[in-house]
Amino acid sequence: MADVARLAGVAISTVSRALANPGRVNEKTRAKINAAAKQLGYTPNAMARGLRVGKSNIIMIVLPGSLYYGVSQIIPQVLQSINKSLIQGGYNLMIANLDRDEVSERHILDLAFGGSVRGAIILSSKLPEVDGRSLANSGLPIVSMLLDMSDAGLQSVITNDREAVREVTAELIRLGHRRFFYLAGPEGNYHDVERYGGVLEALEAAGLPKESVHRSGGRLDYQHGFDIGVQAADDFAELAQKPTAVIATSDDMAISFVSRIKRAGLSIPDDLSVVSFDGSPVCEFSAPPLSTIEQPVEEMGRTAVELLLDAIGQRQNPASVRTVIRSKLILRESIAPPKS
Amino acid sequence: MADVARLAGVAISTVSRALANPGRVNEKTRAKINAAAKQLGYTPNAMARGLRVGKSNIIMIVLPGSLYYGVSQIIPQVLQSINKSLIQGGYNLMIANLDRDEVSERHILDLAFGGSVRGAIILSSKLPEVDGRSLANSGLPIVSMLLDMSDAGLQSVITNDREAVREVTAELIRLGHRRFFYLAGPEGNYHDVERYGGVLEALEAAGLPKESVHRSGGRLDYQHGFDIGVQAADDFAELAQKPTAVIATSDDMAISFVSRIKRAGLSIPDDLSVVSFDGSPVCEFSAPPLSTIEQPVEEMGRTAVELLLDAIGQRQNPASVRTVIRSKLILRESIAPPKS
DNA sequence: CGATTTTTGGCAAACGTTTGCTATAAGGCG
DNA sequence: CGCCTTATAGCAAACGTTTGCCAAAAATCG
Repeated sequence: MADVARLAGVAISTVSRALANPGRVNEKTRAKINAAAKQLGYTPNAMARGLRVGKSNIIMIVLPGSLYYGVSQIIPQVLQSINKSLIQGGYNLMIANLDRDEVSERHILDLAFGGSVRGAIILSSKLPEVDGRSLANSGLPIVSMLLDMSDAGLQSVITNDREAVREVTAELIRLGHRRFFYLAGPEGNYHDVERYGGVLEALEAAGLPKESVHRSGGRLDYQHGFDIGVQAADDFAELAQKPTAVIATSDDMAISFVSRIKRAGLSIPDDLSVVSFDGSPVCEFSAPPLSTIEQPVEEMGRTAVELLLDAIGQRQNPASVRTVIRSKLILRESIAPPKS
Repeated sequence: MADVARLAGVAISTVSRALANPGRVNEKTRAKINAAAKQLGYTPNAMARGLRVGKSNIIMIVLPGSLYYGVSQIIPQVLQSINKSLIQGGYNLMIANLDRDEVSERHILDLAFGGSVRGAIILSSKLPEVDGRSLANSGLPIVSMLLDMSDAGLQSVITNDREAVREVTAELIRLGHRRFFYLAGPEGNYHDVERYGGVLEALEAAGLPKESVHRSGGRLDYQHGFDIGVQAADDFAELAQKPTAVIATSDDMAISFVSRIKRAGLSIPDDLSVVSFDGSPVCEFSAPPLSTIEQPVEEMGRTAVELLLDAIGQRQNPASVRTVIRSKLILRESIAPPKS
């Protein structure tokens, strides 16, 4: 920096101001300084700046350790969307994986308390907490995405899971379906609770008994989504009275389920209607094309970043601590009225 | 840190040594210091440390801007694998997206030259370079993954793309196929060149003319993989003499191609054999299950990290600058001898 | 031209560590 | 007890910025 100042013929403090605080310095000299910096190949040291101003420009995203359930299909989109928004705001994205062990929790806490990161977006249902340190009281702005953690006081950006499932179930009922097959994710998982709840609500609204839905899966904790579908197909085969409609909580499990079920001789949608969750692009090209509830990841990511940057900028939080972004039902050929 | 020293009844320098340089201090006092630190909820400031020692513990991964071609399916696995290995080594992973614009290049260079990162793993064919600054001469250890950039002097961890495609093509020839349809990714893309090259080599080895393969796609620069398959299906429909085997350069395009081609009344593998690239889990559940060349992402990621950390540790580079990890052909029902 | 505003210079402290140095203390050994 | 080894204390410099302060210089304006 001293070299740049010398070359530009200005004071070192002026260089600093020109680079970090573009308002405080004359346009002309700033140009001169930039030219000098470019000529010398100078880039300000981020850590020194961070140390001095007491804040970094890194945002951490906390991903659930195993990416293989449900959300796995959409993680790259989430990352892409968040990173893009962050960069526009001058921030960088760091990945943190929250596994089920203490090491990874400690690691994340070190990041948070060590001043390395400026804020966090979390996609995990559990806040790291060990040795009395907890992400919650790290002083970092945090926003939760995909999972509603507003109970824990976190801003949350979510979709209307429950409502979307309720509506699609209602639609299936309207088409004449009366017996349902529900493919669950890990039991107790937020999404599972919400989505299954949506099914039950729709049944109740239509005056159908809870027993109208058979729940399958949920035994595999954080397993690969495809496995759930495979097992569910076995499960399905053993049912005496076959359901006529399937509601799956991820595209992955729907795809493997359909594959197996077709092999067993059933035809979709003639024998069985199927709808799933996520909106993976691949659904359009399944056989048959799958109806799916598309998660607006792009918009959710953008919104999460907006909220986080607002919080960092000390601007007051928006009225609601929970931001719901509506998902979109994509209807394709996998749904039809039940065969007589 | 001063507080911790006071509480533990030791000097501040001792605390520093105990925390950062565990060898230099007595076991007993170290325990005392750790206890004090825990009690006070103290975490060392990473930026101050980084500033002082002149190095960060952040590794940057440079992803091609648009994740939607080819590799898109495997990005989450790559990230997961790399991050896991890095954390074990005490490093953190930062994401950098390399778009086709100068802004993103500048951003990456700022990261590199600003001392924010300690090394880089790149998955992009182009090294950021602007204003005379280039990633190549940033002094950072870099390893390339998926793409062979050993020509540019970068350590590269790759699969045997060319060979794998050559072998699968030879296998198709052995089965009796004589006319091929090749689904290309973006023209000039490293993977496209390698894979197409593999096809041509197999043809030549079997004494077949180059014209035995029809090349489709490649017009879409960095488009969504599924689109390529859709367009290729149109392309296929217009061919007078139909090929009997398809070699696709990503699972995505194979899936959409198959979907369209079946809709046109053709049956796989009776009318057309299909093999693709990536090893996406979804291939197992396609109709029919797709043969695919599986990229060993997990192992590649681990290896890339190993090489990078070696380079950081100043240990000498391994003999070869190019590390090839063999891919694995997964044979499924989408391949058969041609009809008659 | 004088008065006023804007811009810059120069200085120095601060951010929270690490680390080399010397000196002191503690312990073990013959 | 003296000698050696090992552990710690205490000090101070350094890492590369930012920033508040005041003075000096330059530009602008009436």
